Amino acid sequence: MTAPRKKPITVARITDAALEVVATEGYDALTIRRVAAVLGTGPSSLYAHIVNKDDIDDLLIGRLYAEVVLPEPDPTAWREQLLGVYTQIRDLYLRYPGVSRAALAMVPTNLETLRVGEGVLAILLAGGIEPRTAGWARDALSLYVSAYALEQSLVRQRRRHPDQEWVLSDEELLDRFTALPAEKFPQTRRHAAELISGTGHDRFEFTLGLLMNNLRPTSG
Amino acid sequence: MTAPRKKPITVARITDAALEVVATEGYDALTIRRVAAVLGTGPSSLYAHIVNKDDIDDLLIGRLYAEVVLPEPDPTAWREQLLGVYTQIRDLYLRYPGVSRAALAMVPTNLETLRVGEGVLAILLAGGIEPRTAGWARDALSLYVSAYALEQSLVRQRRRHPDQEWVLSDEELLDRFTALPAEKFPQTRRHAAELISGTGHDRFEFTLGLLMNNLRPTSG
DNA sequence: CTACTTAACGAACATTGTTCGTGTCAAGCT
DNA sequence: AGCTTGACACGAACAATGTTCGTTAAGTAG
Repeated sequence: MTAPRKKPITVARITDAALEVVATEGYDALTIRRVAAVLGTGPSSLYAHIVNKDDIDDLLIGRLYAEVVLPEPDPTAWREQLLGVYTQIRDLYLRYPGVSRAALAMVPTNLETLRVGEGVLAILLAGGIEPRTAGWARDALSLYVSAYALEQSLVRQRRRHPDQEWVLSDEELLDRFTALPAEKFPQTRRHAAELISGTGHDRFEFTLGLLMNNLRPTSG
Repeated sequence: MTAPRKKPITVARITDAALEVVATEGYDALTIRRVAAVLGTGPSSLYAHIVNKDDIDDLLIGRLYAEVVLPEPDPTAWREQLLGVYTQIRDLYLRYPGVSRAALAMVPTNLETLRVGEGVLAILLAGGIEPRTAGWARDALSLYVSAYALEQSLVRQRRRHPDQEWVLSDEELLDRFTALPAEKFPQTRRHAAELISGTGHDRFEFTLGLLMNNLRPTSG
């Protein structure tokens, strides 16, 4: 039997382990010790390959964004293409609950995020959007997607902890809204049903539409 | 001299102390011990008044949102009114760097946030927006403002730590963009100047405009 | 003045990121 | 082959965090 020689620790294996931890236990459970345990070693062993815990954030985001496939810009379908790209990013975030927090804190210096950013920019420019508008819109879209995914992750994480008394199912939330004092919260009470509506990612697509439908190609 | 009798610890004083810490040292420096030190006591003394550290988040956000003044809804100026309200929230967030993180994690159960939410909803409905659209748009706007403030706080916090090698002033960022390989990042290189443009809150108002200009009163 | 309830506290515990000195194994040199 | 060397891995330890527990101080009703 070829001796079960320990595989050397590499940056790639650290990234794998970290992703596994985040996928199964969420971003909050991502600790140096937890990652080291997955690799079958102690916490200090990682510091030969990473400089910080923040470094792991960089690795995670890099890996995630590396999976985003960018379409060839089509001037006639730029809105659909953008929706597709950001839906990919959203689903990546949701597959690893809470990572979007790392993305929010990230300086846009990571090479893979730059790659995706370039792709998005190319789509917008191909659609005839003015450069400055394209850049600002891109940042707004990215920011919203990260925040949306973060909020969704938090909500789903709460659902998983049933010991908390505030699971707040939709019915409970509706009850709470309609139980508000009528003189201070008339609108919230009256439209409680509409306020909690929007299962799935309806809200996501609604907001992306809001952001994109105002972008108009420069005449010419 | 009336003896320097220690004032009793109350929830209000804890909130004051926490706000002071966040205002002067940022949200990351908000620890139980730090708050207790401001109150001149030990960490355990707080647990008679709060249940968690998360409780402090609730208190902070409640205090902040209590300061938001809501206008009487004016059907002819609903966009300006919304911009005003969210600018207030943005500036509150920025005055206490990083608190928006607490807002992002908050369940919308806090009474003061509900009050502001009702106010925003009233403005939208007065503007003739359909209830479901109004609710979704409100959530999108709130989410974006929190994320924007969080990002801004992070950027400004980095500027304050000059020991880090990546202060990344605008010029450095531009240099870094134009130094990218031309074949992989043509658009980023070409429009680097536009991408880093937008001093102040131009981007903030741009995005709020993007979100609001697509909201149209229902005919009738 | 005494007894009782409530609030405040100091010490301690578990868990986090991070560092330091030591071991250990494999390749390279003579 | 035997020795050296150097990078990598590791265990123990440290400071800081949130939280709990038993004890003490204070203030009030009788």
